[in-house]
Amino acid sequence: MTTTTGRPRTFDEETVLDRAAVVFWRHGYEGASLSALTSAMGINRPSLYATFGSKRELFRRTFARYHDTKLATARAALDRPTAYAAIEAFLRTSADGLTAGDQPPGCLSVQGGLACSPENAPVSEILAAGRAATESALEQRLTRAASEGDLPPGMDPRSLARFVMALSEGHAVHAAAGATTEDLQASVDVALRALLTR
Amino acid sequence: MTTTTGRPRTFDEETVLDRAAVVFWRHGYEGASLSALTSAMGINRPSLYATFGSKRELFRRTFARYHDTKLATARAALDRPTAYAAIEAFLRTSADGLTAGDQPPGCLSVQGGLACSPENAPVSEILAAGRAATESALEQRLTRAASEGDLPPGMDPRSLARFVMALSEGHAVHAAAGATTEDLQASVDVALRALLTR
DNA sequence: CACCTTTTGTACCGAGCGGTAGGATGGCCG
DNA sequence: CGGCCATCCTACCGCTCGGTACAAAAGGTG
Repeated sequence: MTTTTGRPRTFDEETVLDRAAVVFWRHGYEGASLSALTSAMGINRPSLYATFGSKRELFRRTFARYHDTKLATARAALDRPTAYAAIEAFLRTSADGLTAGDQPPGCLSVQGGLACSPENAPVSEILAAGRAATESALEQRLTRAASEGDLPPGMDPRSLARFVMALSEGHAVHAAAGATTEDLQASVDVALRALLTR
Repeated sequence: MTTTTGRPRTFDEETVLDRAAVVFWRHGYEGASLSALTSAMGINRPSLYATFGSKRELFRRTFARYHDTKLATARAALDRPTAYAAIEAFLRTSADGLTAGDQPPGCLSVQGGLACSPENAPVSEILAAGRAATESALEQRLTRAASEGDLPPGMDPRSLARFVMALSEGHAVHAAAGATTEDLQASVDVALRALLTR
């Protein structure tokens, strides 16, 4: 894929994807115009199309990278030894990420486009699939915990995973509207009580 | 405001607002084109502009009506005698409303437009203000509960209100992606454990 | 240094957007 | 029944959208 002849590129693909992420993140898929994207990415339109093919494909690539990098720390939280520790780490690192000062507030998976015009429905589906993958990872971890006797009796791993994921998505909505880290962590405190019930 | 002379209107304002709500709800503010709106509302463009002034103002009116009618049952849940009953009713009726078959899945307050292009930022603010009002009503109810000794010791009413609201918003995100009532109610089951902790 | 290949920049395309002008329409009132 | 006047409808406005044609530019290769 990397050619040796011809005029060399003046930009790095992953760098411009990260810059595109900021625009999609802040304005959503439909709210992110090509002018805003190319301006933020520092490349011009034909370069964008030669490299990524279309706005939709650019978004797919952008979101894939976001999912693999920015969301990795939240997924890493699942490696904690107990279910409680895993959930706490998941919710706390998520809350921090949603309000990190060096990036837009909220989460690209949620802000990217919950609702789209009919012709952009695939965009919503891409995002929903990403969220579902995270929830599925949570569920797997909690199913293991259940088999290890590491969950309160009567607690369904699937429902618990959905609960944790839903709360995190709700925090994303709050963060987009200006909630602070402390606001979200206080909500996490309340949530964690659910796991202490015997 | 209601004139007696001239050709009478062939539509009812509230009826067409309800029809507009469906379009905004399903496609978001920016994804809802005027063609889709007028077609669903059963009126034509100049009638829309003569009545509502602009797309933005139409949305404001639509959302106000949605907030006053559809969200009223959730707010009514707060009248229950205990904090636990109020929260349970709030979350359960919300979950039902998010997945009611006779309307689009999810919640207009969330799907309407979390992220917009810069010139439509006011739309996001309208929605955020609506959600904040609901959270504030929750907080007031829970503050009363705290003063009545009706909350577990050490439970902060404000944090609890934020937790409940965030969970409900997360359920809206899930519903938009196709979650069923049962899916959401199972998540509510988990959440309610948080309130039983002593 | 001339060639080949790929990228870059400018300038443009048709389509759809939100919004509007102006004449045809049709119930009320004198 | 004739004039009034707000509403309805067709057709259109300027603008921005996502996407592209084409030629100038810039490295590697003989």
